[in-house]
Amino acid sequence: MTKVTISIKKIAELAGVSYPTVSRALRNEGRIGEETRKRIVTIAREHGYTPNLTARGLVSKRSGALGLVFTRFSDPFHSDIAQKVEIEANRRGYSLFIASNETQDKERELEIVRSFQGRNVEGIIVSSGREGPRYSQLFRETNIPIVTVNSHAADHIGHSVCHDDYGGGCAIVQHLIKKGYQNIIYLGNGSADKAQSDRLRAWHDVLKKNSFVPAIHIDSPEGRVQDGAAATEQLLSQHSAQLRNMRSAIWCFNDAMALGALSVLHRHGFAIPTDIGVAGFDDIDSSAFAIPALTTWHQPRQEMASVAAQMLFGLIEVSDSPPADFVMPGWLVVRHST
Amino acid sequence: MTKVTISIKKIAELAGVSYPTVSRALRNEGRIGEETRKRIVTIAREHGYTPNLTARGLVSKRSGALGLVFTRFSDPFHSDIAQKVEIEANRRGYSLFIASNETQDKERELEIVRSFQGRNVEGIIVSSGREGPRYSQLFRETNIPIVTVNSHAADHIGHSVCHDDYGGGCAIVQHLIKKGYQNIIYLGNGSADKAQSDRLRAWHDVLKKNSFVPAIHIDSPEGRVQDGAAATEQLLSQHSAQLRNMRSAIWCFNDAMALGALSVLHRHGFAIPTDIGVAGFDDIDSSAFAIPALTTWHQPRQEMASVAAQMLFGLIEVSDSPPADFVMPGWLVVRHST
DNA sequence: CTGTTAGCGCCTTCAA
DNA sequence: TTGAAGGCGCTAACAG
Repeated sequence: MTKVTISIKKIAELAGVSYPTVSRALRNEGRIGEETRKRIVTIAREHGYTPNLTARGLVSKRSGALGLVFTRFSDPFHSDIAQKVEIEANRRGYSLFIASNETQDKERELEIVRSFQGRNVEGIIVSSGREGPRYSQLFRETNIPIVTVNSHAADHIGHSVCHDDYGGGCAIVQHLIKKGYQNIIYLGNGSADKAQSDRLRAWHDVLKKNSFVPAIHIDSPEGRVQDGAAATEQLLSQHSAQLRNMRSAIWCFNDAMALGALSVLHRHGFAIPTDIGVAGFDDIDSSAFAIPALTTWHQPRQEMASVAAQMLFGLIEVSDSPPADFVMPGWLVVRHST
Repeated sequence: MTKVTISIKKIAELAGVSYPTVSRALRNEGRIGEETRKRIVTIAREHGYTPNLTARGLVSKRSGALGLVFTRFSDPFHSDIAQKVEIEANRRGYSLFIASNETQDKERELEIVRSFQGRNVEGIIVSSGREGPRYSQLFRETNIPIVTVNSHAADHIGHSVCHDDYGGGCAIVQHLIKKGYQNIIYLGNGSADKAQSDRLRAWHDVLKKNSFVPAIHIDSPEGRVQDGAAATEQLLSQHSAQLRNMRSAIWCFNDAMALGALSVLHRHGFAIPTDIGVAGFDDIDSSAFAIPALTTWHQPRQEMASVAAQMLFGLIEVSDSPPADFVMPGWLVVRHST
C-alpha cells in the first residue's frame, strides 16, 4: 500500500521553517508567530496531515490509548459496560483497544492484558467477571493502572467496581418466597466467578433461613440465551414430577438465560407466572419486552462502567492510590413473570 | 504511576552485549549465537520484558493494529460482526482499536476513521451500515486499506462485503403473501442506509407485483427492541381498524424490532401468527427463542465478517487491488410467528 | 519567536 | 556472530 503519510518534516520544508516550529504550530503551543502558525496550519491541512500518534506517544509517554478486555460482544450485560467505557474513553480523548475472551480460558485474558501493556496503553479495564490468584499476581506486577468490573483480585489488592450480588440474590429469592413459590430452582452460570458464587450463596442462605430444603441447582457452561434454554430442558426432563407437585419458580443467573427459560417453558405449555415463575438478574434492555415481561434485579451497569472509567482516569493522573473496592447497589424490578 | 518498563537497552547492559543483539535474540532473527540467545531470552523473561510495540511500529511501519468502527455494542447484528472481526484480527496477531458510533452522526464516523489513521492502523473495517458521498471521498483520500460491511461507497470505488438485502426482502414479503396475509406492514429503520433502502424497495416491488395496494410503513429512528415496540404501539393506535379487518402481518427491519413488536402485540392480546403475523430480518441468536419463535431471514454475518477480514488482510499485503463489492446470499428461516 | 540538538525504544543497514 | 551508527516521527529542552 502506498504510504504517503506526510510528516512534520515535509511540512517544515514546504513552509520554510524548522520542524519543531511546525510541531509547535500544530499543537497550538505558545510562543509562535501568529502569521507563521496560520501559514503552517494551512499547509498542513492542504496536505491532509494527521499527526503520527505512535511517534508522539513514544516521546510523550502518553499513548492516549486504553485497553478493555471483556467477555464477548453478544453478552448484553458486559456489552453495555463496554459501550459506556468506550464513550467515556472517547470523551477524554482516548482511543480504545478492545479484546474479547469468548474462550473460557483465563490465561488468554492475562495474555491480553500483557499485550495491552506492550502497546503502552495508559490504563486497562477488565470487565470479564473472572478473577483468581493469577489475576492478583499479574495486576500487582503490572505498572499500568487496572480497574476490574464485577470481580476483584482475590486479595483485594487492586481497584475494582463491583455490584452487591449477594444482596441482589437475597432480594430476588425473598421476593419469590413472598410470591408463594415453594420450590425455588437456581440456574447458574459456571463460567462466572464472583457473580456466580455470590448469587449462589445468597440462594442457599435465604432458602435455609426460610427452611426450604434441597432445591434444584443446574449450572450452564455459560450465560447465554441458549444456555438458559438448555438448562430448562434438562430441568423439565429430570424433575418434571417435582415441578408439577410444588409451586415452582426458576431463578436464572442472568436475564439472557431467563429469556431462554421462558421460551422453553412456553413451548412446553407452562403458563407464566401461574404454573411456574421466572426471574432473571441484570435487567438488560430486552427484559422489559420479554413475554411476559421479566421480573429481575437491576444492576446499574452504565453507572458501574462510568465509575470504573473515572476510577481509571484518577489512577492515570495520580500515582499510587490505595486499593479500592467500590460496591454499587441495585434494585428489584418486579414485572409479570413472577 | 511508576513506569519501570524495562527496555532492550537495559537487558543488553545486563547481558553484556549491545542492544541490537538483544533485538535480534528476542525476535529470533537469524545470525545469532545459540548461547547468547538463550542467555538474553532468560534475562528478558526474568525481568518481565515486553517489547514496546509503539516503538517497533514506528520503525517497522507495521503497527500490528486494525481499526473497527461499528454502530453500538447493543446491536446484536453488528456486534456479531465485530466479534468475528476481533477473532480474525487476533488470529493474525493484530490488536484491534474499536469505536462505536451511537450517535447518528456520519461526520463522527469519518472522524473516527481519521483518528485510526493517526494511530497508523494497518487496515480499517467499517461496519456501520452507513454510506454516502462523504464516505467515498474519505476512502479515496485515505491510503489505509478500508473494507466496509453492509454498505458500499456510493460510487463503488472501494472494497465492501454486502448482503443481498433486496433478495431477502423479496423472499420475506413473498413468504408472507403465500401465508395468506393480505395486509403487509413494514416497520423500518430510518438510520440504516443501504439495508433500509434495499429492503424497502423489495417490499414495494413485491407488493406492487402482487397488486397489493398502499400498505402501512412506519420508520423508527433506530433498530432496537424498544424502537420496534414503539412503532408497533403507533401502528395499533393509528390503524387498529385496518388491522382487525384485514389479515395482517408486520415485517420488521430487523429481529430486534420484531422482538419488540411481539411483546407489544402480546400485551394487546393478539395471537401470533393467527391474528397477526410477524417477521424479522437477520436471524440473530435470540430469534429462535422468541415467543413464538421468529420467522426471519438469515444473514450469514459471521461469514460476512470473515470475508471482510480476509479481504482486508489481502489489501494490507497486496497494494492496489481493484474495487470489489462482495455480495453474500442469505436464506429464509420459517418458524412460528408467521 | 524560532532553530539546534537530543532522545523516546526499536530496527536496519553496514562494518568488524 | 556481533557492534556501531543512523533514523522512524515526534517532542522537549535549550540556545539564539
